[in-house]
Amino acid sequence: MTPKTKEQIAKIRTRSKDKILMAALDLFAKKGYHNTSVSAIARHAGISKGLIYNYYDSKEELLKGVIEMLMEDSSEFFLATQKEDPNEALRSLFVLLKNYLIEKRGLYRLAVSLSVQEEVGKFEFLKDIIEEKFQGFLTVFESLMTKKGVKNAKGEALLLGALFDGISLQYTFSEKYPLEEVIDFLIEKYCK
Amino acid sequence: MTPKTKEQIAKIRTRSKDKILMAALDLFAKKGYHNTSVSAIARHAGISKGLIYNYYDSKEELLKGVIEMLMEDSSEFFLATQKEDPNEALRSLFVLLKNYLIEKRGLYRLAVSLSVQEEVGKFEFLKDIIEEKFQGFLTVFESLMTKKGVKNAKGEALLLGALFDGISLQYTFSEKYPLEEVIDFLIEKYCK
Amino acid sequence: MTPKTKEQIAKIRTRSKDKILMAALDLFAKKGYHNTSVSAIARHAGISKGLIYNYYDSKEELLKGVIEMLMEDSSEFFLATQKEDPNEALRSLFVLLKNYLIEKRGLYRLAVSLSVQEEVGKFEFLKDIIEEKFQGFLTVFESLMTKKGVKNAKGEALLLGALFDGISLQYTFSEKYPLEEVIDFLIEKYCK
Amino acid sequence: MTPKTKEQIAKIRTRSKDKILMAALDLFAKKGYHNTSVSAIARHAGISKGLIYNYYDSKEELLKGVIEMLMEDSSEFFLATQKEDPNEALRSLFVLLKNYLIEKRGLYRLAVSLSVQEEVGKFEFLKDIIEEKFQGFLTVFESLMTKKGVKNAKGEALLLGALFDGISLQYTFSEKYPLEEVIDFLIEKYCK
DNA sequence: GATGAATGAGAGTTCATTCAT
DNA sequence: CATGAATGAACTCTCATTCAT
Repeated sequence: MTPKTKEQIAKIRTRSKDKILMAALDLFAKKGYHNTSVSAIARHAGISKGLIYNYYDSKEELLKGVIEMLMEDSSEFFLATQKEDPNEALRSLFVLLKNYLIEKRGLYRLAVSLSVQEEVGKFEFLKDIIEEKFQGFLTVFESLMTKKGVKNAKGEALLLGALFDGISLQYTFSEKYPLEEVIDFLIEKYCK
Repeated sequence: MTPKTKEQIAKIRTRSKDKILMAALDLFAKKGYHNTSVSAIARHAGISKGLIYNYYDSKEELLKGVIEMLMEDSSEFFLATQKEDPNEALRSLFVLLKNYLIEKRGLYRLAVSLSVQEEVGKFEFLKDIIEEKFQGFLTVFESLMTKKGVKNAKGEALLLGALFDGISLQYTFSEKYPLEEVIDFLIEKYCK
Repeated sequence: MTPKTKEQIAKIRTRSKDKILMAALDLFAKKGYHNTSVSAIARHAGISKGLIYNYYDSKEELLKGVIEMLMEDSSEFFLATQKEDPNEALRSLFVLLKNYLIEKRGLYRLAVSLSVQEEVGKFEFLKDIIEEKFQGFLTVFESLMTKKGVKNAKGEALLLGALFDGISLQYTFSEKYPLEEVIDFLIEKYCK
Repeated sequence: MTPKTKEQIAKIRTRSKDKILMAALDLFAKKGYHNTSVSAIARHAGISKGLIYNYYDSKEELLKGVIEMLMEDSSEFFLATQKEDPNEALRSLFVLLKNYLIEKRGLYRLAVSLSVQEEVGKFEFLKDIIEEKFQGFLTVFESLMTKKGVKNAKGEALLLGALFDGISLQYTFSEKYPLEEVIDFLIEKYCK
């Protein structure tokens, strides 16, 4: 009866949006974008279908929301790169990658499956985000390699970038992938 | 007067199947499996929707057909691995990878986008095929590394496997990826 | 402002379901199950095709719904059988049959056309329902015949069962069938 | 090479038509008209789809052909009715009915399922044929009953007609139907 | 006479989206 | 803010029918 204050409304909005985003992320990651219906998301979030359209204009906009949420908290990675010793920094990065893959299985899958689509413009924004992240990593890798005094720092950085993606892809693809073994070998090879 | 001979029929069937497979491959690779409708494939192939079902029982069977077609001609790769000198063999593999990626852009995209789906059982057959190929490469890599006399041949083989996939993924994803540069660096690093 | 109350929703759902069921019954009875498309039912009901699938998972489930609706109100028949005097009970049954056939023309047609299909398992549930009803009638007939003191009560009951079906089938089949005459003769013959 | 004579052609035509009719009858009776595809009939007959359309303009015309074939040989029944003694004639009819049902299971099913459809005009011809047969039986029944000297011969004839159909329907519907028992009881009741 | 590749209308079904409440 | 009944376009798939050979 009593009209809600602006703050109350804002809080409600935030909470609802969060519920929707978490449900969508969960299902997108597990079953893929195309195999997840808006109804399923609503059910999973415990809200109505209509409410989703109060916050997102379309299923695609909702996907954008999910992606943006995901991209926000990669701070750990960049913290790791701040270490003095390049060997230590690399070791941290390798371990972070391993933990990320183990904990957030499905997210990498989602990112790949989306970014791999070519539909004109549809996920262009995602490509831009990923491109940017990738360039960031490349810069970090290169400076670490320079610190380590290797000959072709740029080349080694590119290889490291490819390694990160390759390992992620193969681990995502097959549960039998020897992730621990590979990471250990990487540390052995790169961090001393 | 007389009905068509068996050879005539066989030729017609082969030609139609090819038309369908090429159209399907094209669209699957460009837009993904889910974003490609059977109608679109028919239109692209210049035939009727119904004809596709004369040759494939379902859209999924058609996909299998496409995959099988793709898997047929990977003989080059294994020829390359037969060279005496492991450095030469590796150089050939790197160059073949480069050419494959440049010439068959889209195919790798398709393979990734399909294998990354989680839909239970639906693309399981593809996973099996890829797993097998991957193990094949791994074996080859390991024996090459052993020939080269490196310490941890298995570990290096795993890294090479990841590198192949990582490079393929990144090149597939971004046209700006410095493929030539990376391959040159790989040759420099691994083949001497 | 406020979403609809549960009662409002329930009422809407009931009304829609009824519309669908009535339309489906109408068309199934007139044209048969196979000759009635879901689109036609929607058109007949004045709603969209999609709505039907909000209430029934498939055309077959809709058919089940129709059957269940039909089976609900056969109470009259069993009331009639409770009369003391077997002659009176039989007379009531004959009259009820006549009225049922006249009023619900098409329903019997539907039941027959469905139960006569052989598609394995598809309409099995219907066979079970009918079998049960039939056994019920048979039991009643036999006890009435026993009360009347006829020699072979079981045999007479079977004949009565066949008569009911035969009359129904012939009346359903041909508008010229002398239903009144037959029922009168039955009463004359069996109820005194 | 040598052109076939008219007789040869006629013979070929007859043989092909027969193959088609038998295959169609078989499948229609087993699976129903709607669940039998023209392709399936061709396969069952060991000929091509196209050939069917050389002889019948449509699937419906083929159905008509099947029906006509079926209606041709009911001579047995009318032979039976020629017997002097009405009791003997009836007994023969009852036994013929039993044998017909046992041997040609599926045909009655087909007849019922078709005649029960209401689609305007589609199977009208079938209704006419059946109507005619039915009137024929009725006439026979009535004359037999008159010979037996029952009071209301017309009424008894109608009942017998209904009994025939009712028994046929119930036997067709359920394998558990006690056909032997019912026929025996009929003979007991009507033929002495 | 005989074949079967090819067609295309129409079937059942799904689902993103709208909107009255 | 929140609901879910309702829509309809688009999907995969079937099949009677045609026609070049």
